[in-house]
Amino acid sequence: MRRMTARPGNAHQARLLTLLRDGGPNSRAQLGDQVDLSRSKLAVEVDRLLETGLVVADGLAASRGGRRSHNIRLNPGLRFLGVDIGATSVDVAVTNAELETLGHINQPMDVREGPVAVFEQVLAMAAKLKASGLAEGFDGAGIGVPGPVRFPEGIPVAPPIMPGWDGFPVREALSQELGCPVMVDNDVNLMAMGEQHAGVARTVADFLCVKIGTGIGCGIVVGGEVYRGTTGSAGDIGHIQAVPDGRPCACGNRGCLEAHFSGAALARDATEAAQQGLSAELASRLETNGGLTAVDVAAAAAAGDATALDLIREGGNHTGQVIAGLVSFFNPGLVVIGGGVTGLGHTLLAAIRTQVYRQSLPLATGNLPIVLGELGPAAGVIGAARLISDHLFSPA
Amino acid sequence: MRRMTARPGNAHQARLLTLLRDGGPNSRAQLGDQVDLSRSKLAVEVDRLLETGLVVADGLAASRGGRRSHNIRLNPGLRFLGVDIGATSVDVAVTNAELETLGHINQPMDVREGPVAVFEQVLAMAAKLKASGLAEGFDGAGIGVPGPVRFPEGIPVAPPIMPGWDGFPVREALSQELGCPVMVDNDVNLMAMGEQHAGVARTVADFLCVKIGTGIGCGIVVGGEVYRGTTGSAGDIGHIQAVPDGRPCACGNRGCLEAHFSGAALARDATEAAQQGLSAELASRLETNGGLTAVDVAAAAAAGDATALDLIREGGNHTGQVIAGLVSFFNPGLVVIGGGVTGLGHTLLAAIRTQVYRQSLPLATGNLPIVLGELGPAAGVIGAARLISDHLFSPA
DNA sequence: GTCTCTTTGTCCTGTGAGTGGAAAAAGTAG
DNA sequence: CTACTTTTTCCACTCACAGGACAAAGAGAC
Repeated sequence: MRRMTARPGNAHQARLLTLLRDGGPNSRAQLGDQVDLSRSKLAVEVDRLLETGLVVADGLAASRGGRRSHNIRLNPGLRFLGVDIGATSVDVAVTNAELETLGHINQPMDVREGPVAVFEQVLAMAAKLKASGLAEGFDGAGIGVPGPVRFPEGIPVAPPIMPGWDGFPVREALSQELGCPVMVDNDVNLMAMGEQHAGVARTVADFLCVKIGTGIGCGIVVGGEVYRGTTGSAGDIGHIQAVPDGRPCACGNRGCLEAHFSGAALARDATEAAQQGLSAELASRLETNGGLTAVDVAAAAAAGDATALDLIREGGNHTGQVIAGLVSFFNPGLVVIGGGVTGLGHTLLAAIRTQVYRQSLPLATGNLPIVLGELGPAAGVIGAARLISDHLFSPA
Repeated sequence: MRRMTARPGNAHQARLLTLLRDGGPNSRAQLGDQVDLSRSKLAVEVDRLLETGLVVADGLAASRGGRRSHNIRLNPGLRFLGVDIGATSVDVAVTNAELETLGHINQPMDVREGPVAVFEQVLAMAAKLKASGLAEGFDGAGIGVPGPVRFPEGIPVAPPIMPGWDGFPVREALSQELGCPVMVDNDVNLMAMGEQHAGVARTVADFLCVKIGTGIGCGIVVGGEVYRGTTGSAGDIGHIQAVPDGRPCACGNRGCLEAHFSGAALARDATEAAQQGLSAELASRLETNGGLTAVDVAAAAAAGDATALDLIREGGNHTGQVIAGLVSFFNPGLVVIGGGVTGLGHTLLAAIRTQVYRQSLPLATGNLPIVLGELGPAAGVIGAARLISDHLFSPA
C-alpha cells in the first residue's frame, strides 16, 4: 500500500478523524449526531476524507429502525510506530490508526550508547515488526526519550542521563530513516498521553502522571493538553529536594528525590542492605544474579522480606512528600503513578497516599484519586502513537 | 450615562475590543493591519460595535501619508470597579475600559468580620469613588478574595483565613448590590493577571506569581491563561512543607512554608526577637507601636538591623526552597514576587534567587528572571478590572 | 406478502456572508 | 495646482452552507 501523506484540510475534518480514531467505525448518521454540521456539509467533508484515502467505507451498519447506513472508518491499512526509549530498554510498537496495538516488542538497551547506536536498534526492531506482517510501512512515528526535548524541533536539550544526545536532531533523522512524519517528546509526557488516551485518565482534564523508572519524572496535563514548560523541562521533579542535606546527587546538590528513590537508588540501597547482611532474601538474589535491580526488590517485597518493604516504604514516603507539594500547587484531578517500578505496587502506592493525604489540604485532596497506571509498559508507546496521530490529524 | 449591557456578538468583535483595550484608540486601518479580516467585514463589525455603544468614534487620526483616518476607541464613559480584599485591608479602584486606573483607595479591614460587613465597606468605598466624580456607575466589577474560589459561580470554598465566607455567593450578592456583572477570583490570581496586563509579565506566556502577604500564595499562568486547578485551589503553596518537623501550623501539620515565613509569621518572630532582647531596633518599635508587623521588620532591615535582616534572609531561604521545587516542576519563563511584604525588597529577593539558582537545574533556571512585581498594591485591582473586562469582552 | 412508517442518503435551490475591485474622498509632497 | 497615497465606501460576484424535497432501504404490523 502506498503510504498516506494527506492531512485534514480543515478543523471539521480533523474533528471527524479524531471521532473515528477514538470511537472506531461510525456511520455517517452517527457522526452527524456528534458534530454540529448540516447533513450536506457533513457529506461533503466525509467525501473529501474518502478522497484522501485517510478514511474508507466499511460496509453497512446495523439498522437503527430504518434504512441501514454505510459505515465509515479510518483506513485500516494505516500504521503508526510508537517508540519509547527508556534509560535501559526500548519499547517499539505498531498500531493502526485507531491506536490499537498490533505488535509490541521490548529489548534491553543502554541509552548512553548514543543516538546512532540506539536508532540502529530501533530501526531493526521496526523492521522486525514489519517482517512479521504487521505493517508494510509507517504513516507516522512518535518517539519518547528519557530527557527534556525542545518540542517543536524534536531535539533533546541538555539531557542529564543521555550524554551524546544533546542537540541531536532526532525528529529530522528518524523522519529521514523511516520516511514518514515523526514527533518527539519526553517519555513521561508520552506516558501521560497514553494513560489519557486509553488508561485511567480518560475523563480527567488536569492531572499528573508520575513515572518512577531509572529516574523520576512527572507528566503534566492541563486542560487535556500536555504542558511542557518554557524550555521543555517541565515535570523534571527528580531533582526537587526531598531530604535537606540528604544524599549527594549526580546533579551536584544533596537530597534530591532521585538520589533517595528511583530505580537506580533502589538498586543501590538494596545491594548495600544485602551486603550488610540485613536481608537474607536480597543477599541470595544478589549472589544468584550478580547484582540487584528494582525488580529484585519488588520480588523480595512480594515474598514478604521486611528490608525490601522498608526500602519501598521509605522511598514512597519521600516521593509522597514531593507529590504532596505538587498537589497543593497544582490541584490536579488525578495522580497516576507509573513506570518500571510499578511492580512495587501497592506498598509504594500506600506510602505515597499516606503522605499526600496527610500533608495536602483537604480541598485539594478531598476528591483526589491516586492510582497506579493501567497500561504498564504499553503506556509509553500508546502515548507515542497518540502524539503522532494528534499531529497528523490536525489541519496542515 | 446609561450603563452598557452589550457584549460582543462574535469572536471578531471580541478580538477588536481587546485590541482597543490593550492598544488604546486605533484607526480602522490600523485595526485592519492587526486582524485578518477583509476591509468590508471589518467595517461591518466596527459598525456593529458602534451601534452597541461599547465603542465610539474619536475624531481623526494623524495621516500616514494619505487621507486621515477616523479613530475608534472604547467608550470613554465605561467604568470598571476593581476590588482586592486582603486579609487585613481592602483596595478599591476605578478604571476606564482601557484599564487605566482613575482612582484608587485603600482601607484597613479585617476579612474575618465576614462578608456582610466587608461588602458594606466595599460599597461605601465604591460610593466614595463615585462621589468624587470618577464614575456615575459601573459596567462591571472584579473582586479578589484571599482564599480559594469556585470560579464559575464566584463562591469561596473552604477558605482557611476567611471564616464565615465559605459558600457565600459573593458574585451573586455583589452583582445585585452594584447592579452590574461581577467576577470573583483568588487575590493571587488577580495579582498575576495584573502583572500580566500592565506589569513585568506582559510578554510571558507561562509564569508564576508568588504573593507573600499575611499568607503565601502563587498565581499560575499557563499559555497566558490563569490556571485554577480542579477545585480552584491551585497555587495554594502556603502549606507545602518547607521544614521537616518544623513549626506547627494552623492547618494541623508542621513545617508549612506559611508557618515559617509570611506576614503573620514574620511579625511573630520579630516580636519574639524583640522580647528576647536580640534587637534594640525592633524592641523600641515594639514599645512605640505596641506591636510589630512586617512593615516594622522592613523598616528595621532598611536601618541595617542585623536581626531583622536575618529574619528576612531565613524566610527568603525557605521561600526560595519551595519556589525552587516549583520551578523544577513547572519550568516557568518568569517568577514574580509580590505582595505586602515586597517592602522587604532586595534582601528577600536575593535570598530567594540564591536558593532557586542553586537548587534547580540549569535548563530550568538558565534564562529565568526572578523579579519583584512592578505594580505593588495596584496589581490586584488592575487584575480585577482585567478579569471582568475579559469576561465582558468575550462573546456572550 | 403487503402496507406504512422510520431512517438514511442525495440532490438542489435559496440565502446570506464575505471577498476584492473600483471609485470616491481626503490628504501629502512638490 | 498636479501627481501620488491612503482611507473609506460601494457594489457586484462568489461560494459555502442550510435545509427542504425526494429517493432508497429497511423495520414492523397485520
